[in-house]
Amino acid sequence: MSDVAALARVSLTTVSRVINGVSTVDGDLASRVHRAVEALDYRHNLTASSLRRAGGRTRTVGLLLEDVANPFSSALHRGVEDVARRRDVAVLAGSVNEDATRERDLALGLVARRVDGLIIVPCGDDHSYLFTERRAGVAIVFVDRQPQQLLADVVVSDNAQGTRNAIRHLLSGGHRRIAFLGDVLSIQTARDRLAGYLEALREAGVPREGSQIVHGLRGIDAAEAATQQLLLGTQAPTALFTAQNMITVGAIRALRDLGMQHRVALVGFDNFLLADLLEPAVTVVAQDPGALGALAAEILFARMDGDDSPVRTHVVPTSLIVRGSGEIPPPAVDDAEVERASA
Amino acid sequence: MSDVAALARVSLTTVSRVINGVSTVDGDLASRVHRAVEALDYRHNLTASSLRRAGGRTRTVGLLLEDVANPFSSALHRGVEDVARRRDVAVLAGSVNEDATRERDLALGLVARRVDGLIIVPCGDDHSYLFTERRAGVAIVFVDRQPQQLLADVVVSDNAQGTRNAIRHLLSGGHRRIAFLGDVLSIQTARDRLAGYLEALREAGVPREGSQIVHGLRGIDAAEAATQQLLLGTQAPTALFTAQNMITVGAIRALRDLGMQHRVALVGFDNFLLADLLEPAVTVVAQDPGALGALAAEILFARMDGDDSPVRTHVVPTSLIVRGSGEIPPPAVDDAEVERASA
DNA sequence: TGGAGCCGAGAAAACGTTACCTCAGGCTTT
DNA sequence: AAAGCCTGAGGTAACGTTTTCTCGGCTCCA
Repeated sequence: MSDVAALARVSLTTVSRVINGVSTVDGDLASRVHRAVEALDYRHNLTASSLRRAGGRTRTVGLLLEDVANPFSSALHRGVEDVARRRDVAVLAGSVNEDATRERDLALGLVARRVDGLIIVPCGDDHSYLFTERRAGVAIVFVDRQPQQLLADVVVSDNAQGTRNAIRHLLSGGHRRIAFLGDVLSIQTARDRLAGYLEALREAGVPREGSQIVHGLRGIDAAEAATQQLLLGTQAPTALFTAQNMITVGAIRALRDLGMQHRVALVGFDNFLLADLLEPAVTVVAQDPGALGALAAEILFARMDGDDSPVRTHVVPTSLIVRGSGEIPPPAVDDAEVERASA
Repeated sequence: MSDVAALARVSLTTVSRVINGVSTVDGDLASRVHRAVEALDYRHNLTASSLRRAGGRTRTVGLLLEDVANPFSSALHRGVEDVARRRDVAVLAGSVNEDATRERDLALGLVARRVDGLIIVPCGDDHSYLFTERRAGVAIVFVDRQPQQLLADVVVSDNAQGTRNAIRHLLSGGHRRIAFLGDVLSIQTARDRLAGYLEALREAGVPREGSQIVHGLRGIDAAEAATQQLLLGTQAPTALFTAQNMITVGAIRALRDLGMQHRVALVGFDNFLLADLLEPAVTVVAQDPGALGALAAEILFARMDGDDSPVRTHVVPTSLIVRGSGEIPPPAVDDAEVERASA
């Protein structure tokens, strides 16, 4: 920068002013500075700049995802990026991999790099370690799940409502034996989805049958096995609600293996690529991860700009995408049951 | 930091030494420093650190992808991240969106943040603007495509070989009329894949039939239309090779619409999620985007560590994943043709 | 016409850290 | 036993910016 100043025959201060677009600088001097910048291929050093600059802002935010490579996370990432780019803010992303220690290490690494804000898809059960950071002026927003031991803004999908809508959809299709297949209940979203399921059934006056609820499923294989068992049991369900992506895939496998994919209805939570190419195409409750990320970023920037209103939980609606698998009617015997019930 | 020094009753220098793990510091002093750090919730400031540190290293690298949300890019991202993490290096990622101007803006933004290295999936046709940066000591590695007007390390998939293997696979299944459906030939990888196709046919002595090659396809709809036209034409192909993901999807749609998905063979370039759940499951040439990213990162760090050997193009092999659609035999009439040809 | 006020520009300090230099004290070497 | 060396620690300058303060010169109004 001093080379630029020397070549343009102005002071360092003036160069800084020109680069930062301060308007009070003479047009002639400004153009001399610009020419010098070009001639010397000078590149502004934002790290030095942020060191001195008021508030020490780095124009960088951190983003902690479960895995940058998974579709939900990466769509969320893109949502954050788009909002950040409008403000010339860069995004440092990291994969937490459902490991609370790693979450903490990554978060502290980002803080050491002095990110202005932090967007976190949390996995641990104690986020009080971020208390210090927030007091130090780092804005923090959580996405998809609630933080623990820390009060902060959160952006979540409407898991309960989305599930309720899906179950209502199946109910209105005539189904009465609808199974729920879910993840471990230690995960907040899994609990919310189960709650939505139970509420929709209660609403419709369908008695709760314990055997139709399976939770604690981790991974495709577990889901496949559980689905098989359900379908082969007595009082087999006429419809399945799978509360998570991998579980949906497992259920589809099981239905295929049994040749029942056109006879048992299926609605899954969370959209996935090519769901429309399967036979039958899969009806899903779609989240909008891009919107989650964008909203989280908007809130983060608002906080950074000084918004000090009370922290809030923002709920993003889901939408039911009808594709076929969720519209399979229950077998005739069930229709009879329905008639009997309504008689 | 000076607060820490005061509380621990040591000098700033000693605090710095302790934090950077310099071994020549007395154990007693070190533990005093650690206690003070804990007591004050001190967080090391890496931006200030990198300003002074030899070489000005920021322990940050930049990554320019087509779109952080697309499966290929995000898997590549993860590969880079895993290698970077081992060195405590953070990754700043950005989506270029096939826009050369945006690529340049993002790259310069990363340079302004003084990233130590840059990994770029290029899209523009002139990367000479990076010449200055490289001379300034920024390591640069390109992935998936060659840079233009700039000599640099590149990591690419073996597009030609992968395609050749796929075509050989179809040939050995008895097919002789194999259509090629590809993207615009301005894209290097599209050209390479077409080259592999042509070579495999030449190798097998199959005469080239122009009408079986369609390129310039952008998007699912274009691919679907082109596939329909091919399949309904005279001399319809008995097998399809789709040279890109979206094209594969379009072709599947077309096959479905015509009810020919079990009669016409299909091999696609690039793996995709749930390809195994389709009917028939889709045989593909799988790239390994994670490996591409990891290798690019390894090369980048080697360069940052002073490796000054001549720049190279590194080729990562692909693998053929056999799932069913590529193993559909040609109809009997074609067998007759084959016999006639070999007689 | 003179002084107040304003505007544009420069000098210097400061941001938080590390590198370099210096120095005290104990140990080895001749 | 004295001189030199090594080890561990501290003081200070420097990294590349921005901010604050200062100052010269201009305009404007009485």
